[in-house]
Amino acid sequence: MTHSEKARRSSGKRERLAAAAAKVLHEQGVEQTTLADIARAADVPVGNVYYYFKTKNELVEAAIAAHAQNLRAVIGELDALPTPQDRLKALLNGWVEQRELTARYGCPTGTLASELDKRADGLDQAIAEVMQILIDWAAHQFQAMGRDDSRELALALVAAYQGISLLTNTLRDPELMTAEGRRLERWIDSLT
Amino acid sequence: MTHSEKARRSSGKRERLAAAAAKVLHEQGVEQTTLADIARAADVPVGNVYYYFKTKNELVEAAIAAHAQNLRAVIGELDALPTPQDRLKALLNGWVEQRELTARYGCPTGTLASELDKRADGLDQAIAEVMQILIDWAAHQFQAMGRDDSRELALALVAAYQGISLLTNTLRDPELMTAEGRRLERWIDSLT
DNA sequence: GTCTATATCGAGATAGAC
DNA sequence: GTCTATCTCGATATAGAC
Repeated sequence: MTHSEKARRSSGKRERLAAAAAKVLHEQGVEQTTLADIARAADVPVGNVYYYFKTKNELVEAAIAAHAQNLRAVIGELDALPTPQDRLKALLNGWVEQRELTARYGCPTGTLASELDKRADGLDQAIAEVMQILIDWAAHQFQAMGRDDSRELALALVAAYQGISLLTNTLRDPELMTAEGRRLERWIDSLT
Repeated sequence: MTHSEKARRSSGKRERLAAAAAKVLHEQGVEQTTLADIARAADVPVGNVYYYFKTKNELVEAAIAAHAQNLRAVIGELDALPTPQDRLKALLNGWVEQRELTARYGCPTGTLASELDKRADGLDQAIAEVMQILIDWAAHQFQAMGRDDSRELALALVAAYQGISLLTNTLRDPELMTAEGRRLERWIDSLT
């Protein structure tokens, strides 16, 4: 029996737990978050969590998978836009729109990556793959613009976002994201 | 009796603990690090730690202060260089030289900032001030170059560094730092 | 499949001998 | 000032009733 089959039979509690984990882990961080926190957010009794996830690590893994799926959905929408410049700028817009959340809790992927890197488990690899999805997509856009340094540009773009997310969060100023968004937009225009 | 007086009388154990804390917290993260870890690294018995620091938070605070002092020392050396361009490029060079450490553990200031932000204590403010030291210094250099958007440029520079540090760490590839360092150097040249 | 009660364990913190 | 032994508490995880 697969996970999704189990989930159908149990009124989606597994999905609720994974979604709640993604949200609460972003807000509180992995170490600060107890299973009780996640269970409460998902409206599931604490002890019951272990029926769906054998360990806390498995729950974190499910949260990472939820992030990955979310990222793929965002990217899928961007791909409907006509030019690579449009697509990259729409990505920037999305980041700027999230600025209040970022000022409070940082970038969901970035803060997770930073935390998981300090742990012995294999979860750092999983979050690295999520980050790579974004980098690869951005590189693809720069390539479509005819740049032969597309990978370096993609890394610079994602780094700029991760960095300004950290500063926005650390200094609690959402407008840092707005200003950097504008700057990156001009940068993209200058590349053509 | 002040702390430094106490320290003199106790063969510098307080300083040893603060320095060990700075190192171990960078390597393992705040939550993953036990007082026993820090005590061992400083070669001090565990129970004795509480004579010097009443709580774990106070030790973390001391570690942040050590980082701040270290940063000020680095900046002090850079200030000896003749032009703002030289000073900024020397800062970049220092970052690139640290790339192996960054690939393993991330930027000391950035990873601490990311972690402390998820905590209820007031330590997020302390690390924000350390970050601000660097931003202010960089803004000063851009201003000396005659730029009236010096603060925005400084934020972009520090963000680029924080971001590429995160990617270098997450993807475990020190050469990402090398490439971005070269790119930022060209960027600085283009601003004059 | 669902949930309660509880075992276990490790960390921060303290008491008090020296 | 220094260090050992120990208290306390909270979190993960499990046993087992329903």
